[in-house]
Amino acid sequence: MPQEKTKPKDFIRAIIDEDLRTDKYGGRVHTRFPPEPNGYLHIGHAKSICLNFGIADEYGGLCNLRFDDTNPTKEDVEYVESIMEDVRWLGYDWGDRLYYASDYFEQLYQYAIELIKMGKAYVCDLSPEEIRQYRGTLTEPGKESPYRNRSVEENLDLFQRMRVGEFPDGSRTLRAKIDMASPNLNMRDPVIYRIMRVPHHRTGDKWSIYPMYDFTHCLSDSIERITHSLCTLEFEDHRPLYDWFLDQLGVYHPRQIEFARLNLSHTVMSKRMLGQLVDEGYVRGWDDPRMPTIAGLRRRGYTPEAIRTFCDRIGLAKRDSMVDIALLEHCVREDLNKRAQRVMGVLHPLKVVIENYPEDKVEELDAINNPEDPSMGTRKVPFSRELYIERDDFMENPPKKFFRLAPGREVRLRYAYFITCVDVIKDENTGEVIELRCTYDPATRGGDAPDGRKVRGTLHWVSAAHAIPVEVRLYEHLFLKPDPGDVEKGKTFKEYINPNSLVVLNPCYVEPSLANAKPGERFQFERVGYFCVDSVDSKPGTPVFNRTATLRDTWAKIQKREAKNQ
RNA sequence: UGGGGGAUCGUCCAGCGGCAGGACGACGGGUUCUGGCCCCGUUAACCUAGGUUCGAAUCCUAGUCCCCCAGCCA
Repeated sequence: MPQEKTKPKDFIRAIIDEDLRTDKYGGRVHTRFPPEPNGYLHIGHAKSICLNFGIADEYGGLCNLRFDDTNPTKEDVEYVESIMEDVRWLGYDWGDRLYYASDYFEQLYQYAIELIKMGKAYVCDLSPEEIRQYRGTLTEPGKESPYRNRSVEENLDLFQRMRVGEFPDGSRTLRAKIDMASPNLNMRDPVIYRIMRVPHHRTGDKWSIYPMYDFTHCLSDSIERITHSLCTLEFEDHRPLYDWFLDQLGVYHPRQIEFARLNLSHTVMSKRMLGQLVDEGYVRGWDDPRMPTIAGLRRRGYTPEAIRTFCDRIGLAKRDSMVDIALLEHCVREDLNKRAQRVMGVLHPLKVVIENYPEDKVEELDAINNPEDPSMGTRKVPFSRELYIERDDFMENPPKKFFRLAPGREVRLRYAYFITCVDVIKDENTGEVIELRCTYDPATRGGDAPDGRKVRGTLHWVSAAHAIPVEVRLYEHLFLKPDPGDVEKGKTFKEYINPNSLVVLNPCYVEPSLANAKPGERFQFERVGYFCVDSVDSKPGTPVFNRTATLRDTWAKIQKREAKNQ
């Protein structure tokens, strides 16, 4: 067996290896992905999904999907649906282990009663404002609540009455009795139940109280016999509390491990900011192809494989970092290069008339569908006297390094003929080039010259009479600033939005084979980029294309450099 | 001025007392019917100061800087 270069293990997998070696959990590995159904999943969640489900796969373990639905005022079934769709689309399967924290409400309630009976929890009548004041500050200890030493009987009675809705929202809480002087604010008698007399999307109006995250999460993990509970860095301070509840109750105790969340350059990841972009109309929805949401990336044309590869390559650590979005783009190009069918499409059309080509003649020329994958075969592309080429594939006064079409110059039309530009037609008033007159060499049919002569440039083209007019949407980074979350004084992150993040081109001309392209289908427009048929706005026969990514463009780089040297 | 974390090429991740390595990016070249892909090469880093050691990114000490925490959000 060839010695594969094995990727070094990240610190979490190292911990799991160690736990396996010491038989800490009986050889089991069981993770969970625990989203709150209050928004759409984004690429940052994908990191967590790939981590949790990926580890389960690698270790022959299991990964649960669990909705952390303890706050009915913010949650909705709409999000439950989209989250399940996105996880599935990414290629992961939770089998029959779809859980909701709300499934455990009764058991959680019993655990709370147990805590009360142990004298480890009490009903507190302090108002939210008072609780804040009693909590103290980062540098000063808090004060004990005057309700801290109620009798077990009174606590039991009050808690039961909280449950059935006898008291108004916010009037009382159930708190853990820990240590108001703890340097860790999370340990200063944290609230574990609050009164919220609102219906829950799953339990209806059964409950008037809902448990808090810290209480719910550790016990849900415990109930599900999770071995390794992976979460982001900001929960590091909560780990003592996670452990405290489990220790007090003497139940099965998973291990919480924290890792750094993903930050991606040129975009934002917070639900708050993403929601603002949607609500205030900066983008057209959670699935706008400019959004870093899974739904947006999917609509943009990203593949699950590309996203998974990306999540694998960004690595895993505890330091805060900002991954360059160029890596994401690299991953999608790499994947699409292998699988996307090549087609020809002209984004900025310039008409070309082949003067020596017969008016009524049409030839069907052979084109290769994917040079990276011969099994994808070939197709026919119609060629005729009048064509469209890309406007910037022609320059009247070309610089030295430009080797595309220019007056008197010969280039190849991909899979077709060598043509030579013999005349340039301009608009009388504006001077704009509106048409090129060219001649072709019949001997170069298919794109090779029998006399062995070479041309520097090969251009893509579309037969004017056969072209399908389509709308193409070009996308760029949503933000111009690499870190839009780093807002300068007096500004908002929205001021960094790239005004060219969406450019709509219409009409563009694509080869006729694209007339029946299906929503979600991906193509490489040769020499231009990768495009995906929009799944929302396309109509049968008139596809709308989203640009997933450009091709690497060496020529653009040269131009940029020359411009700078001027 | 409390507590919890973290500092390695421009970016991300390795390295666990023995030549600081990979990926992305950038730059240069080769190849080419996509200025794509692919291939080759170059660039470029251990937060600082001491100490231990034959030898320190790694161990010790003292600093510096960055992130998180004062929701009845998760």
